[in-house]
Order: sequence, then C-alpha cells, then structure tokens
Amino acid sequence: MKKQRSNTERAIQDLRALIISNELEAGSSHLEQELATRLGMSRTPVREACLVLEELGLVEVIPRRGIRILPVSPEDMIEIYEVLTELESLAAERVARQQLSTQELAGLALAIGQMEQALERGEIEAWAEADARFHDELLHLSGNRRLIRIVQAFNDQVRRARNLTLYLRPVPHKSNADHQELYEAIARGDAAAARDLHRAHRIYARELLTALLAKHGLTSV
Amino acid sequence: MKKQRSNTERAIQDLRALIISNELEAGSSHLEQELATRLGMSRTPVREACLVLEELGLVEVIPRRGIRILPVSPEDMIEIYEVLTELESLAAERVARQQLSTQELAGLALAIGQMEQALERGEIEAWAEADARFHDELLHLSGNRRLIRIVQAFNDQVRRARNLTLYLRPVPHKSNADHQELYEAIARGDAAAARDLHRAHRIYARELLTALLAKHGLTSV
DNA sequence: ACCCGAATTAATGTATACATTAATTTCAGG
DNA sequence: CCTGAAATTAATGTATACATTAATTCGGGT
Repeated sequence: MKKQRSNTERAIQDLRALIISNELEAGSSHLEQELATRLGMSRTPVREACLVLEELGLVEVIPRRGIRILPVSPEDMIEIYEVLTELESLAAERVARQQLSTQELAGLALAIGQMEQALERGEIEAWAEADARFHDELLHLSGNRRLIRIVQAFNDQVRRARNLTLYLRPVPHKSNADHQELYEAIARGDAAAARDLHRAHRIYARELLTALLAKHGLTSV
Repeated sequence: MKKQRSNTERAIQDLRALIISNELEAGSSHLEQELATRLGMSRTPVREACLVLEELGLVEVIPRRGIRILPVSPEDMIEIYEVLTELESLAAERVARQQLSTQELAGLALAIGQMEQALERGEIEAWAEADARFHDELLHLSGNRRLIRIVQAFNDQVRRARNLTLYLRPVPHKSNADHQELYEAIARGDAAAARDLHRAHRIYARELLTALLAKHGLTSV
C-alpha cells in the first residue's frame, strides 16, 4: 500500500528539493510547462506548487517570464538571519523554561555526540547533518508549531548558502562548544542563559557566513 | 485604466477579507464550488487562493471536507503572540538602531497623536485604527521585508480576536503611554530600551486579550 | 533607416470535462 | 437486526482546451 500523495504535494516537495540542491539554479527562470514536463505531470499541480513555494520565499512567479528561482543576496542573508536568530533564540528560551528531563533532552544530547564524533573523524558533512538535527530537535521541543514552520521555511532559504560554504569554513570547534553550553543551560532550566547563548551562537554563525561569502565574492547564492 | 488583477489575487484578497471580518465564520467549512460561486469565478482560482491562505495560516484545506476557516484557540493565541512579541520587538530594536530623524519618525508621531485624539473623544474604533497604523509604521521602518511579511500574516490570524474584544476591554490609557515611551526610546536611538518596552507592551496586550477571552468564555475565535 | 501601430505569438489565466477517491448508502447473508 | 462488501455518490485532483494578455515581430508611411 503506497501512500497517496497528490501531484501538487509531490511538486512542492520535488521542486523544493531541486531548488535547495541548486539543480534549479538560483536566479534562473522556468516556464510552467517546462517544470511540468520535468516532473511528469500537467501544469495545474505545478502552478499550485509554485504559489506555495512563492509564499515560502523560494521562488517568484513572474507572469510570462516564468518561475524565477530566488537568489539570496548578502542583504537577504542579513534579513533572514536576523529573523532566524530571534526565533531560534525564542525556541531555546522556551525549551529551557520547560525544565525537561534528561530523557526528554536525549535527542539534543545525541546530536551533540554525533557532532563531536563527526568532527573527530573530520567528516564535515556528517557534522553538518548532526548540527541540523540539533537545531531541528531544539525547535521541535519548543512545541510552538508556528515557530517551527517559519523557522523551517527560513532555513530552506539559506540552505544553499550553507551547503556552499560548508567546505570553505574553518573546522567548527567553537560551534560544538556552543551547543554543549546551550544544552547545559537548557538542562538546568536557565531560560535567559539559553536564549542569550543561542543568540550569540547565531550571530556568530551569520558573521562567519557573510564573511565567507564576501571573501569568495559570492554576491548571490 | 483599471489595474489588471488576476482572479486568483482577487480570490486571495476577498477570502482574506471575508475571514478577517468573520463573514466566513471561524470553524466553518466550505466547498470549493461554494466559494467559487460566491466570488463569481471558477474553482481554479479559488483552489489556488486557498493554498496560499493555508500557507498564511488562515484556512485548512481538507480533502472532501472543504476549506475550513481556522478558528483560533487560547493555545493558538499564545503561540501567535509569542512569535509576534519576538518579531515586533526586533522591529522596534532595528528602528531605534537606525537613529532616524524626527521627520522620518513623523508617521509614528502622527499615529500617536491620532490615538490620543481618538481616546479623548471616546472613539474606540478610531483608536484601534491609529494603533494599527502605529504598529504598521514601526514594522515598515524596520526595513526587513521578511519581518514585515510574517508579522502581517500573524496579525491577520489574531485580528478577529482583537476586533471581538475591542469593546470589551478597558479604555487603553496605558497603551497610549506605552507608545509614547517607545517613541522616545526610538528617537534617542536606545535600541535595548525600545526592544524591552515593546516586548513588555506586547506581553501585556497578550495577557489582557487572553484574560478577556477567558472571562467571556471564548475558547475559540 | 526609423518610427509606430497592427498582427503575431508565446506564455499565463481560467473554465471545464474527466479521473480518482474516500465517504456513504445499500443490500445480501448471517 | 447487524455486518460488511459492493455500489453509489459527492467531492477533490488533474489534464486540457480555450481566453486573455503582454511581448515581439512585421510592415507601411515618412
């Protein structure tokens, strides 16, 4: 029994994946019919998917010009990170305030462990995955569904830039220490500390990322 | 020369207006064909509009059940206000940091004046409009387009509740004082104060609103 | 050669017919 | 009278034909 998904849902997922992986290049434009053929369906579900993806900030629908894959400029990065910093800090604060048990925080601890292991082995890609899991787990522990949705949408918008800089950045020892500190603040229920730590972590990440992009002359990702 | 808007855009705006004004009652369900007939167009643009409105958190599309106008529970209110508080405080901080001139802050000052006048005359509805203008102006001065979009979407979600409680609440003298204080912090470029003041303002507003809803037994708006 | 308006064209926007599907009803068998 | 499988139905999901529209091309007048 294969699960029943509508073509519209598939189109949303597939196009999102193509955009995030840069297979649909940032800045490029594509006609509805082109995308429909590519996905093996008619224009209707593709149109619907594009409207949703536009709302999610991944594309821009320009009449007669096609679907434009939105590139992210340094200014965009700042906008996005500004909001992300704020919202993820809120998530950290909320999680800390819940005074969760070690058991409930196991997901976070696990992700931290995986990050450390990956780093020891020099597996930068595995590290990035564990890092993403940590942030995702933190977000979900916040329990605020709206918060979860927005943060995910915004993360999608900067994922290309992150992937691109993954191998350009210094070895993220500091990042691991940050996560450990944050975990401890959360475990002892110190909401203010959790918030501030996460905020600092994000601001640092943003500056690292924008500096890297600038250094490599990437004005649009 | 009247401007050319697509039916999809019209459907989005019209349905949004119907939802916010509660003409489409919260919790009610509506078939695509019903809405299409009501708006005088075919199902296609209505479907597209509903997908967008779903993304904006105003409706839920349930296959074969119709389009459900999402009601807002007290828990939802908390979720929404939590995010709004965070994001509008960020806006206030950003505006203060820009060290804007009195001229550039004229829109805020004007809105404050209108609020005071409305209050003196006891015109609570005019006060609410001026209040909305103040917040909108503040948001736009932040200059972060993504911030603007999210906050507007979230405000839409709680607008029904606000309208409902407008005549149930005490005369908002405190609110006016809050705005004045915030304006002064912004004018002197005190970002931290602007942030904290706005945060306190929003938290107070949330508690007032949820208390009012509880008092009147409104568990779903 | 250049300008400007008409014709063309290539895309989206919209309606509609049809396919699919999940809920409901019906009806045979116990 | 209950059960559950099949038929029915009522809705969405999808493809497609057609309408609309804005960009482009074409062509005649200067």
